[in-house]
Amino acid sequence: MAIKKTSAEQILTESISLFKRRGYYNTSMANIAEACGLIKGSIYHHFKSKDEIGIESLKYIHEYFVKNIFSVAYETNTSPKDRMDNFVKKTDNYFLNSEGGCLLGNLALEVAHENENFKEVIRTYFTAWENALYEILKDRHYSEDAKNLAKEYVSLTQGAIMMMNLYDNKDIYLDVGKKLKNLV
Amino acid sequence: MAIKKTSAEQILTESISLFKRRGYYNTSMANIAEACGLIKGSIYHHFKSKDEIGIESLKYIHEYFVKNIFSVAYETNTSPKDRMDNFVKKTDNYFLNSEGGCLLGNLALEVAHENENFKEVIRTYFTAWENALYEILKDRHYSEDAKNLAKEYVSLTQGAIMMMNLYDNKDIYLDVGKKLKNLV
DNA sequence: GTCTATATCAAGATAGAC
DNA sequence: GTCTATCTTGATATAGAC
Repeated sequence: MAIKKTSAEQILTESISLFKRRGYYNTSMANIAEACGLIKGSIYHHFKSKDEIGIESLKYIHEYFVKNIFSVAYETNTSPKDRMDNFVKKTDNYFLNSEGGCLLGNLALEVAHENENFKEVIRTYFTAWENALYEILKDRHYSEDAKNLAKEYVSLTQGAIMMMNLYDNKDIYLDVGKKLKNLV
Repeated sequence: MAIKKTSAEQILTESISLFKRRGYYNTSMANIAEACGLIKGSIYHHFKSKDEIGIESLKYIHEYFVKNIFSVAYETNTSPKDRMDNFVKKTDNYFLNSEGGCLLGNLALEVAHENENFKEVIRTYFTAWENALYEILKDRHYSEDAKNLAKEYVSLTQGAIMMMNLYDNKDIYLDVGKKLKNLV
């Protein structure tokens, strides 16, 4: 039997799942290792510290959103309405199946306040989200209005994800998507 | 010199400040004790565990909001407009001076997912907030609409507090209050 | 690439003196 | 009510064998 090789990406996806469900500080290297079928010392072969795993986890999700979700906002040969429908559909698909909510939002509250590195990465993510929404909204709204709406809906989405998980009720979150679609 | 007595309430207010700025799991009993001018063992004279401090911190803030902020929604000899202005003014006053945002929102994301006791207390708080807003909105909106608006604005406020702290920009949060006032 | 073993430190919590 | 002292556990991280 060949020894199973664990990739850095596997470690990141397990870490992300744990960080979302248990929180960042409440997740130990041993927890991460166990989820990967390793013992904690082995993780240090792939990442030099827990903070590095945290930062790379945030970047990993950011890249996923840029590539798979935010990108649809810039498909300018498609109508704003279709782009918004697609954007909402993909966002829903992610968050309705994301046990523990939004990692970036969670760590914005848990870690960012005390850690400027985390804060910077999280800010970049939310700005990209806001810019994507603006790109869809700007054809149907004055530029200034579109910017404010984009900002507002990023906040609202994060708040709604919080409430969805707290009350175990997807409707709170789904209503945000409905309202977004009515804007174009 | 008499020995300084530390009250349970002092310990709670110091804990709340630390939990908001550093997070719950990242705040130790030693951190709390130091903020109170004690050593960690002494805290156990007042509270039997860290979790008890967490729960009591949440309840402490909940009671503050019920008594000082949510209450204005039920002053039915005042007009809805004046009640909303007052409600927003008091909420602003709290959160604009609350380093670290909203403890209940923070712990909703950090702890509640794994701890049903925390979840229950936090849910009660957000439901009370929602009910207060509903009480102001119901005179100017159909009952169902007022309920949905109340829910939506609780989510939006929490998201906006997150963004305010992340971007160090109060405008994101202040816009929520402005929009709330336009609803009555 | 993963393991065993270990170093170092800090966590939550308790006992008992003052 | 606070202290010193200590217990036990678990945290991050490293060294070196396989």
